[in-house]
Amino acid sequence: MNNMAGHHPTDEVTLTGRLADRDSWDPSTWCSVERTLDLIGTRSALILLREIFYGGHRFDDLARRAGVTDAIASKRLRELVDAGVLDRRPYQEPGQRPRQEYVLTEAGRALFPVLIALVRWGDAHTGGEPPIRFTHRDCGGALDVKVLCEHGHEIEAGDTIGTATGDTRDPRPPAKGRARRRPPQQE
Amino acid sequence: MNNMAGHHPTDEVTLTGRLADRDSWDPSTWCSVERTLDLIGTRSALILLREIFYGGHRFDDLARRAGVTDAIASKRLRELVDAGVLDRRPYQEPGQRPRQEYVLTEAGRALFPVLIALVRWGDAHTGGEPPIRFTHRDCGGALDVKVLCEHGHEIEAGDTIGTATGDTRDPRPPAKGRARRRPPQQE
DNA sequence: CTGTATCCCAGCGGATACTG
DNA sequence: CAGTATCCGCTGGGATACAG
Repeated sequence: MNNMAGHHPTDEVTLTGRLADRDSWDPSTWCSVERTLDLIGTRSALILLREIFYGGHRFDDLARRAGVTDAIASKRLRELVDAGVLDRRPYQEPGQRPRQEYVLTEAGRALFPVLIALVRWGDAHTGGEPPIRFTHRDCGGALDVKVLCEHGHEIEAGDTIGTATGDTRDPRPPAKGRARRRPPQQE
Repeated sequence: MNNMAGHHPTDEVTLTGRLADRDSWDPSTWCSVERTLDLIGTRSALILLREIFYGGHRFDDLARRAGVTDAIASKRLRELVDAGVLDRRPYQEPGQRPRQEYVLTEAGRALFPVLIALVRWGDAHTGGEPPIRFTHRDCGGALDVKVLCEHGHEIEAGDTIGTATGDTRDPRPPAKGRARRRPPQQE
């Protein structure tokens, strides 16, 4: 309650607001950010996904347009299929031999806001002209990404509160290079 | 014009719609996605940013909560400062010695939708209970990320068209492991 | 407490070569 | 065309030690 003492009280609300019980959980909470990064966190994965969102579907096409070697493309695409983000389906054009194609699953399509958020930030904050301009097909308006609550209120960083749901332990072994957990001081 | 021949015409509109002149630009277009990933594309960078959005500001606190070693934290934080995403400012609480704190710049705060998009996707698609539930402070509604056009229309993947603005050459040296550009066949 | 420097290992990703 | 396998350099990131 006496948090007006210093410039920066320990549990200050800075942006996303206060996480309830900020100090009661494990420091390296296994947040959804990390879960997501475990699946699509590599550069090549995101770039390949970008190319598939652009309409690519054939192996060679994807690798070439993404600018990655076929070896990397092979590895990443398989991982993305395993992660449930892509589907590999055989198809056959008339007169052609059978081929495989990569298509987004429902989970893959749900990555649309992630990609657009990255694009939009890059457009606004990495200098120079945005290399590609995205517009709404129907009205021509420029795309943007917004954080909203389910009642439609527009949310800025700072208007939100995070609450642990209970299962916040990280199942993976902890790091230790002094970034370790506080020495076991039970309360 | 005769693009109804096969199951997958070359410039088919799959999701983000057709990129105007899909084949007229360099395969590895230097998209804003890549520009962004160059700055904040590492796992540790995103996790540290998450912690700062959660309200962290002191070095030790950030490293511990992010679960990364101090060496990595040092390196990443410096990079993020150089990238203009964070500011390192000296501050002093009364009675304490001077310290440094890390705060988000305007560009850093603009990463809010990126983080939330990652969180939301992880919540919905990585199984198990979301470890943290974010709500709007004012109304308690759950957060979501939406892609909208500037006229407020909600955009699904597939409702959008990307158009190259002209400067789409990648300034970096090309990859070559067969993912190379097509052999120099000038038109 | 706030870092930095070093050693080291695993993984990303490029280059090359080889199958179907 | 659609991959896979191998070698190899670079970097991300943990562990440890040290400095202001």
